[in-house]
Amino acid sequence: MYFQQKGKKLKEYISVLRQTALFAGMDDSEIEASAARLNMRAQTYERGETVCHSGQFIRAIGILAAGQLMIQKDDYWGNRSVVNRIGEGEVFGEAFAMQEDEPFIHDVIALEDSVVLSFRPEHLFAPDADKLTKRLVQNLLCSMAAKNRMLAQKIDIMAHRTTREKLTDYLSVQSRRAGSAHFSIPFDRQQLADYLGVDRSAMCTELGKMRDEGLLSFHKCVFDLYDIA
Amino acid sequence: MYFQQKGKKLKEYISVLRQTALFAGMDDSEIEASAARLNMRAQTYERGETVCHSGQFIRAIGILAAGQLMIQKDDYWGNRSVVNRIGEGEVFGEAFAMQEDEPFIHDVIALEDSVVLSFRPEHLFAPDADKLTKRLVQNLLCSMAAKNRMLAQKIDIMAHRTTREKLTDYLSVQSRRAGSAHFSIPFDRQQLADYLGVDRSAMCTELGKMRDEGLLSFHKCVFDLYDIA
DNA sequence: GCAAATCCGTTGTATTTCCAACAGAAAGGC
DNA sequence: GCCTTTCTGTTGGAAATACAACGGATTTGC
Repeated sequence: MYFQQKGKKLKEYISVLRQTALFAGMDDSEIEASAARLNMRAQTYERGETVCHSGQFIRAIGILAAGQLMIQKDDYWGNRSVVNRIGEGEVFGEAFAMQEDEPFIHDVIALEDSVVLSFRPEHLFAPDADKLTKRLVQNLLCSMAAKNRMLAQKIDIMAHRTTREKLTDYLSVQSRRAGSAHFSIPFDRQQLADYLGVDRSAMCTELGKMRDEGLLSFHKCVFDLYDIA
Repeated sequence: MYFQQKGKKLKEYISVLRQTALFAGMDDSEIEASAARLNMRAQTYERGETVCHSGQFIRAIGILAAGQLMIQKDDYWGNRSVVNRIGEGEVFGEAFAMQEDEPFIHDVIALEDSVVLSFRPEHLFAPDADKLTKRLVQNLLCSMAAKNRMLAQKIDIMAHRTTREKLTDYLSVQSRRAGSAHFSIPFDRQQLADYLGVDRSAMCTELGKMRDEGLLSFHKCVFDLYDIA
């Protein structure tokens, strides 16, 4: 069995899996048993490598065990749209793995050397499902609900018409999520512009104006929002 | 029990539920048993009434048994963003019902007199889950995956910079979904503009140009795309 | 350490969108 | 039937964005 061959490799990532939403509420031995049951495989990617690409038919759900991924899309003319950044422990591809005849519509790129664990969703629906599998399904449901909210949130941000509205909305959400007016974002300027769907230079100009107006300050990816009361 | 009181009412909608993704693969008696187990309730709304609104904490997953709903959001100045239209048999609110401390971020409005069935997700995770419940959970997973793909698709469309790109992308997707170059869309002009995140008048102008260029023709909500080979 | 590449902020111009207003067509209410 | 409301398409001016190009700062690769 593949899992037994790669058993040592998977074991290395149990400490990561322990903190993921998918394996929430499981101890190490339960995680190991789940991984075996799911016939989970590990695959490594070098920085810059494509994990999967637009048009591909995805059959497995991915969990990022190490590294960083970017979910994005380039059109024929090179215009890039950034959908999201995936950090360690996050799940990706599940919406398309669940429906095998729906092609993936984005590219997934490794921003750093990365390790992806993956399994086929059919193992979740085996007729002899035990308590562990039931837990996995419930966790996956919560995980998909969270991603659903994230996508809805992004739609809300992109629905704004002006660059400034998109920026203030995005930064407000990030600040709330961080629980502080001082926080860091996971994008550089070009990526942020591609995430918000605006021109980078115009966005830089708008950020500069907002800084001059005393709304915020920033250095690289670290931002501070100021309350204007 | 509420269900017994409203038993007759729920039974009226079994023919609708039979065709929903949530109850796929179940016969009428199984659907009835599931509805009882989920403690499902029916609620009616008049045309124009608010089903739920932004900021509210949702505790139940909704299924539209009759009528039409619009999921949208208005900002303080009345700018409207249309997220999606919900037709009979579709599920809504599940992403926020799964996480009770996350407030709903949209408004749900009844476009016609509507009937909404709802249940609390905790019934899906009861420890004494039977085969039917397992089926419901699996169906809900597929349903959420489909919604996930829909949201990702909408993000793709909104990521385009120009009105024309958004229109061609949206109409292409609708045409592919309908399996024909002749199809109808579920929005009037204002709703379509709010869905694409553009100005209505500019969108009308762009549609007119595209018609003059021979790319398409339309009458109300019915469109025909022409292959330019 | 140095060279190359990338990232960031700025500017000016061209393009596109937004906004307000209007008129005709269609739909709905009574 | 008629009146009212909504919907659609069009226009012109105001505003915002996209695009191209640049210099300086920072990072990366060797």
